[in-house]
Amino acid sequence: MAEELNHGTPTTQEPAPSQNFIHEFITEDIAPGGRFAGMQVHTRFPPEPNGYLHIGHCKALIIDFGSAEKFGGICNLRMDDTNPAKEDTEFVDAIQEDIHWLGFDWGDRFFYGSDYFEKTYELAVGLIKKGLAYVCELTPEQFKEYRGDTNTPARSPWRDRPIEESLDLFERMRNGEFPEGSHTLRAKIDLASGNFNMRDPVLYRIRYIEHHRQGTKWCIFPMYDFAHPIQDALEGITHSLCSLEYEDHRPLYDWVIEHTDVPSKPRQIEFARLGINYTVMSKRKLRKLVEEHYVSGWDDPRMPTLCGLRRRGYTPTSIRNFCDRIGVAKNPSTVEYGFLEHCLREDLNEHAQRAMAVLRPLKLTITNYPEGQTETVEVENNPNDPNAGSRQVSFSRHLYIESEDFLETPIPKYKRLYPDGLECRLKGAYLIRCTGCVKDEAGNVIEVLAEYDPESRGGNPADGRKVKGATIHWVDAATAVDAQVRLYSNLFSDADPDGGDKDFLECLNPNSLEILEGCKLEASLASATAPAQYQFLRLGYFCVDSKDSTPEKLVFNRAVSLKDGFKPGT
RNA sequence: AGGGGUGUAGCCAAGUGGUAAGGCAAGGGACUUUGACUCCCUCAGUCGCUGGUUCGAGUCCAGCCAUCCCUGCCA
Repeated sequence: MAEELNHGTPTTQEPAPSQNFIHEFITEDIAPGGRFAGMQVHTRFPPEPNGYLHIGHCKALIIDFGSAEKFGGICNLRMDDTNPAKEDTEFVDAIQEDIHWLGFDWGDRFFYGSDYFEKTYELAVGLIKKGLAYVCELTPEQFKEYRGDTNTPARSPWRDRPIEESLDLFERMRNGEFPEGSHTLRAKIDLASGNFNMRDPVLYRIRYIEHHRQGTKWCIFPMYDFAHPIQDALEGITHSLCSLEYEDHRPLYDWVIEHTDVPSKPRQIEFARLGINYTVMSKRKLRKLVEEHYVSGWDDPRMPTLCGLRRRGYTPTSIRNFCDRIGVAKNPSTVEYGFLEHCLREDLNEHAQRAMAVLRPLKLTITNYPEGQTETVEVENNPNDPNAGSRQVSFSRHLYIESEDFLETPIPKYKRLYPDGLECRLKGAYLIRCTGCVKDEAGNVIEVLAEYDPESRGGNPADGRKVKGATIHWVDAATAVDAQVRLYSNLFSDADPDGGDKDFLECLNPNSLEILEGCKLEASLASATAPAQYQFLRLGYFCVDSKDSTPEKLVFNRAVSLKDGFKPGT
């Protein structure tokens, strides 16, 4: 009924959903007359279980799951485990956990590429029977020699061996009659192709290594190029989305689909993988950082892994927003790390409870506040969220303030405490004016002295005068809780540690981790446990460290600082 | 060198022959009990370059330049 009344006007104000080039391809494919006309869109996310997922995988996740969802389709999760030398069950659970943490769900469609080994073998046999594959006895060294170059076609003396012979040899390969490296099964395609992937690529190799799921059942394993299209086809995948470096493999992907007896013809589409500056994304390099102890583990908060980002304090929402906004294209791009930080601040600003903490404590004594007296003041939990409520914070004569909030001689535009300077506000408490400081023998300031205006409880002067100084955070020394706080900066000091012929290890930032002991937190934080997240007023967003924090020894990580608009000027 | 891609602002990125969206960053201002947030303003006389087609070109054509990927029995 309501629709009738709305006749002629749009029923929704939503902007046209973003269409990336992949969505455009899919739209054409499922339209009447298209390659997959009338079919449900079906994608897959195929990680190799040989390491932890990183934020680049999140981009792929969003493309794979997101594209399916956009068109009312489904997405499978498939462990791409065709190389027993590299894979381990250890990673399978972690990968699933990370995907779920991000909020994606594959329903009951969880598969292993290795589950298709038998079928893949049959299809290989079928290829031999058609005269499209042969057993080659070139050793790896010879294989390299015979590969040719751009001007010289490759060669293989075994290329024209009889079908029956290849059939027999391939079966004996499977039966374990030959040593590693002695035989391979190769596709018979084009030894002169400019695309080397088509120069009779290896389909199967011999490996006497226990497979994490198949045990010792197999000693021959299909190569990615053979296994992947078959796995896609067997699962009924319509769109096999992958990164740009597989573009050269697409002719082979299509060749396998075309010449093996598989039930469907999936379409491979490639997109640019995610690059972020000041970090590396390759699994090989991340692994090296872990194994050689440049970081504390895969979940070191400086790592771009999902477990690292999670421990650092990144939220699923912030990571997904980031991946949504960077777009999908074929232009190899490197996104600025600051954009990721922006997405985190945006999410946490909305949701993180505020608290007061002092990272580098400096004693502040309110000289006209009675010794021994104490009171509580009310501070809001989140000024951006009226429903977040407020809390009581204790106040007394002895406080801690941030040491950078005091300067004996102020610099230009400095609005904080300095002797006989501007009147400042202690957040939620009173207005104070600095009267001086106390130094040790070495001349270091060890205590700041100030007088407060008893008529300004809550932070507002009774006479309505304008407060010229800043509002600063503080912690009551009488009730403060100690904590260790870890501050992070870029893991690499070079914006492009991956670029050129650089040794990425040489680009490591020696100061990427700063550990602060004896930080003073407001008392309400004493019982904080992971995964609690807070905005420490004026300092940034922090979370309780999920591994090292205990009630006896609190440990916080700074996920990201607040933007700092203070420019000292001249 | 051969094969495959990609060039729109500092970083991403729309744009599909009709006169350069948006976000981040940056700069300026307003507001502010976080130098945060929020809000407002500014930020590509031109789309890698050179020609051509066209009334009209970032979009089409040609040539050139730059840059990335491939030449594992890895994925």
